[in-house]
Amino acid sequence: MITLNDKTYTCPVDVTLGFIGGKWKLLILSHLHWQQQRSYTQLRENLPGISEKMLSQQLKELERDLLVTKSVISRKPYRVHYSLSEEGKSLSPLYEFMSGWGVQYLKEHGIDYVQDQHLYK
Amino acid sequence: MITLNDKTYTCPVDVTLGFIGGKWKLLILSHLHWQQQRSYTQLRENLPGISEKMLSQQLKELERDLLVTKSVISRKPYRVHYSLSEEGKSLSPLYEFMSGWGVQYLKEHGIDYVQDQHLYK
DNA sequence: GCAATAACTTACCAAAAAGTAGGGAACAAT
DNA sequence: ATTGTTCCCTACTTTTTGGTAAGTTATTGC
Repeated sequence: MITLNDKTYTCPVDVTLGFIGGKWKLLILSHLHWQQQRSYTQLRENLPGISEKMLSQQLKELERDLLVTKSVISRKPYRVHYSLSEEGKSLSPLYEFMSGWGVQYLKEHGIDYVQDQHLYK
Repeated sequence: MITLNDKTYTCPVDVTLGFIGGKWKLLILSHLHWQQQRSYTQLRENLPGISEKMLSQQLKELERDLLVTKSVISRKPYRVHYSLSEEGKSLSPLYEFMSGWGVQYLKEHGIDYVQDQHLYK
């Protein structure tokens, strides 16, 4: 058993899972991987079905875990953008592989998927 | 949106997640990746904390999704073993990467992890 | 001044995932 | 005959996760 931040993990895969587990984290991360940096609103619009609560909660956790960086790009009209940190970028092979595997799966099962059809703006 | 088996997915990453999401699936798959094939009991002993319910439930889903193959190796004393199917093996880069990333993370944070310390038999 | 927009937060509720505890068939070993 | 082992299944409960809806602050544009 591995202990880290008061939680126990069974193996290194489990440790990694601790950072990216759950319904939304990998989707947010991979979205940032393809789109570089996005505002809160852009993220919400491009993650169909996510609620504001989930988005801010997950972003907060990703920030805490240093996978995502939040930059305040303007103070007077308060505007931010989110992007992958170096740590977040170190998971890039994962985003690439999981996307590729998904695309391949869809192809092999005759479901047509147009690149970026999930981007709404 | 992508529709597949009555569920909807937001992007290819989400599709992949549909197969390996949850607390146990990646742990089971990566265990099978490193150990080739295991009996039900061996799996249970090497996935600390898993309940029998979870193990059989997840194995069943992995079988249904064709990521894992169950072979009856003996009928008279009923013995089986589980192993990765070709489809399951096609996810190998994932097991390798996630394990490597976890090990690296632990190393960088001064937590010592001995290779295979999670194997109990 | 008033509606609109960005970037959130909060309280509350529902659903899904996981855990607990037990049972049970089939054989093997003593 | 009794105990142990493998390989599960089922009902029930708890925990975790996620969803809904509303509210908040600040600012821009008309």
